[in-house]
Amino acid sequence: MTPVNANPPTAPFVRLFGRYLREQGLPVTQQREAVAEVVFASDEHLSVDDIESRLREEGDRIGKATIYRTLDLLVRSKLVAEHDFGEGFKRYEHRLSRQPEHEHLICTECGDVLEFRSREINQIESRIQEQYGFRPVRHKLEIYGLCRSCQEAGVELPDDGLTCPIETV
Amino acid sequence: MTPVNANPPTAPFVRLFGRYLREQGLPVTQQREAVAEVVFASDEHLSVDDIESRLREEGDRIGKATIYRTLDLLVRSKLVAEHDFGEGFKRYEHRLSRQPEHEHLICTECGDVLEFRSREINQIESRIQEQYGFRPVRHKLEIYGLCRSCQEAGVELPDDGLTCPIETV
DNA sequence: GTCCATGCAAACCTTTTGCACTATA
DNA sequence: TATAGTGCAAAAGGTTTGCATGGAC
Repeated sequence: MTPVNANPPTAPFVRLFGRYLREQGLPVTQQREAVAEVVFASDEHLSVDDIESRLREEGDRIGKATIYRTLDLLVRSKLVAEHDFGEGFKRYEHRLSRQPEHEHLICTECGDVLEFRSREINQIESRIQEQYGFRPVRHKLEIYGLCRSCQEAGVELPDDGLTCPIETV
Repeated sequence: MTPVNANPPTAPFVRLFGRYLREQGLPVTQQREAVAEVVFASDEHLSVDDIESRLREEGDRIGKATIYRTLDLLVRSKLVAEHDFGEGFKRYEHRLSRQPEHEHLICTECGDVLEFRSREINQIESRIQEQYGFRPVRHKLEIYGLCRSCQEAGVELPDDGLTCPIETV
């Protein structure tokens, strides 16, 4: 018998979140565990609506306010990362059991998100430190464009900019 | 006599925007020119409120709706770039008479924004193309951290994450 | 028993939209 | 004069907050 969820078990991650809560002197509640469970069970970049509906599917009816408040704790704990891909709302992804450091490729056509690693970023950050005296803490590298399937589907991008933006006279 | 505004003249840029409007069959209005003037006159990353108050300072009383609608046109024309530094609102910067391609360093303490160029980005984009078949169109590279002055002022960053996030048992 | 979380609804904030009026071309 | 823009106020949409109730410890 294969378990329903073939992904790595999420219980250890939820427990880790529980430890964080205890460290902070905060109660470990059913709702907090349920939200964490959903986030840790997915390898996607979930919106708050995604999370809410997945909770419903499992019979949990948790208010949006609680979801937002729990996500805030998850982000603070550093177990979850928050992203804004310019859609007008945020998305959340857990940072465990995968490459913890990665950048994103976002297809502007279908919204699909791919992840990739970039060692060049570290070089850039060191250079920034030396050259500008700026101390990097975190970064955001997102490349927007067309994924392979959308290109194969023949999608083309319109360019409605100025015909010749260089000429300034 | 030094002119009041020692920056490069903005008139040619405003004229360029006028050309774009004409190309699109759209009227060139006083309000559109006034908004463009403010954006082209600044080398900062302006919020809509910044733009509105600078317009007021010059005696122009232009509705927010018009400012938003004009910024939309400026962005479409590619004369202006829109940014979201995670503050809850957008910022705008013109793309003329400076290095047109640059990335941003954002100080999380004082909000100051520095610009830098990165040639590494091009390598990353080519690799992405070859490796994933993803066609890059635009990218966003932002490094958040502490600028030199905030470091010198002794600002330290709290880390309220889990004490040992690696251990998952 | 104390303190904090939850849930609902209202508030918030930026951005968008509807509509009567005005300006451009 | 036809067509599109402007300004105001209302609406929209995601997120946050106030407050009475309920749960964790």
